[in-house]
Amino acid sequence: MAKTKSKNFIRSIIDNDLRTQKNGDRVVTRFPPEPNGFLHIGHAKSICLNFGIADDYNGPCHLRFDDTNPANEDTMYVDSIKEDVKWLGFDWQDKLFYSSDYFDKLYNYAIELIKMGKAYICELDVEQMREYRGTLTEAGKNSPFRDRSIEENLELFTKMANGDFEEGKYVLRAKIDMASPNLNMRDPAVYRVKNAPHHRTGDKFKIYPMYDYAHCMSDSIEGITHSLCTLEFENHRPLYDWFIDELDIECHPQQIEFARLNINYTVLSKRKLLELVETKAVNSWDDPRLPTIAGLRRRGYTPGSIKEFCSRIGIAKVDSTVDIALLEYCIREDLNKNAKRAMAILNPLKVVIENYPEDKVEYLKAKVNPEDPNTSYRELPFTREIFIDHDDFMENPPEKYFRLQPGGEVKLKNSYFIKCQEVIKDQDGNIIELRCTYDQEAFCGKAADGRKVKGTAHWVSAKYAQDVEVRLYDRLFKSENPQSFDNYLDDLNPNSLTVLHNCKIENNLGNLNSGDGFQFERTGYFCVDKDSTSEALVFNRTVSLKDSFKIKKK
RNA sequence: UGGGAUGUCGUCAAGCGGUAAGACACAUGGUUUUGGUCCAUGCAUUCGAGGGUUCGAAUCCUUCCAUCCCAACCA
Repeated sequence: MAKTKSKNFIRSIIDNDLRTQKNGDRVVTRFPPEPNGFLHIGHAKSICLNFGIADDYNGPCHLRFDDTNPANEDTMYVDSIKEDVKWLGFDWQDKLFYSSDYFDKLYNYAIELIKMGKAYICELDVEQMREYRGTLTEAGKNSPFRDRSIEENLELFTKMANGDFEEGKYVLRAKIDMASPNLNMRDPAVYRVKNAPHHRTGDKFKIYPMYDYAHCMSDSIEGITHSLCTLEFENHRPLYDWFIDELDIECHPQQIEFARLNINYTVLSKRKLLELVETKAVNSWDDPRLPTIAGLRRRGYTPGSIKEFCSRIGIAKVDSTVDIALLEYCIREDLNKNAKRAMAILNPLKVVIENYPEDKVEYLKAKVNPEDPNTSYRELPFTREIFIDHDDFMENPPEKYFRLQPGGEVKLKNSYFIKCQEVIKDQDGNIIELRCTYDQEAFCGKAADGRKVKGTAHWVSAKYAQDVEVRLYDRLFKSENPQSFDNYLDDLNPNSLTVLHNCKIENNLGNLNSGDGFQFERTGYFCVDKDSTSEALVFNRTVSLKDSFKIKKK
């Protein structure tokens, strides 16, 4: 039985089917990607739905590759999809299937259809087919080949299968109703000739089944009970049902449609994602700016945060666009609780503490994760010369700026209070160094005389800091809905990636592996990028910390 | 001008005839060596609009309006 969490309409349907014993106690779902691109977070929604239902109702969820179009498909995508589903934490166990597993069965069922007089070989070309189909408001007209004899259909279909015909010349069509108001029912194509080699069956087959036929039949063959898909397939449901009914097959899965995921400031369509990769608008399928699972993973998103997001957005039938802020909330929530803290300076400003001895080093204790009651501690070397962030100093600050300023004082995180005595500039007037003094009696937020200092700055020892590269990501598109542009590529944000060199980070983080995530205190969440080498570390910014400091920086 | 679907807060989303959950966002206070976290408070007299049924309607009926999907030998 389902857990007592809020039910969406699909779970209600399943509960009802269980009550009426429509499929006995069976609940079987499936996630059916076509291996023609990388999975994105919209797929994660579907994965969480299908595998989540399977988990809760003790049924299997099949992973089935819908590989009926060899022209676009590739093993590389099969591999990436498997990796991504696994990474998200779902397990298809031994239920790994391919539509191509059923090509022989599907072929035989097609012969059945022909023998029943429910399918015929049509010689109309694409153009003519379109003309005969009619329009949204006018009925189509029957193909001149519609009434071929069963024998002739059989013979032609066999020849198609044998590879006697070139692509496009002959196609097997279901004989339904050219006047149907649902265009999908106007004698849809069932099989077409394709010469491209198939990633699994090679050149064994010359003809390949169309989605509408292959999908419902595959569901049925696998004993799927609930076939969940997105809204745009609503118009296909009558056809889904038609094949199964006409062939009089016992297992008749129920197709249920839900709204696909949209998120503002990005695009979620395989076609567009592929275009971004191919046109080099981004560097790869796992570019951290992309909403692909691989991109999010490299960006530093955790499986838990993505699953939490999918659970929070819900399942419904309304076309909707989720605010990217919710996704960011989910990763912050996860990382705030779980990420180790580190001090890193993105824009270093040197600070010399004049009253601190030249060669002295103190090792100051700092919590690895203050959110963890059992946190361990790390040691930070404190020296006369340190770096703070440029943003933490202003020569002419506005009201309510409580970071460092001339003559002002700040708390140094895990360390002493320092007071700014002098600002040093280069010939062009750029601030290049601060001369400060520290108060030995004011440490870790508390001053001996009880005085309150509002601002806190993070820092690293100039002597012991390690140089790293940091990549800052911003939204990939400038507007909320890039689709509203004639060409969504025109809306690309030219500043979606900023690379910072010479960032300074504490050097006692231990052995780092690609993917390791941290909170850089007061700055954001970052993770080690796979471009890192043992000499040169590269960090990706997953997401910044929330910042309620509203005053405009001059 | 055909068919299918959908309209509840800025964004998601519960609600299924008994008098508008929750989350994100936003705002304001408090705590805090992270302007983070956390805590508290506020945020739909109203459910696309109009009419009707009912003691009572977001929920039922009706008309209208808006939006999305469909004319690949893609999935």
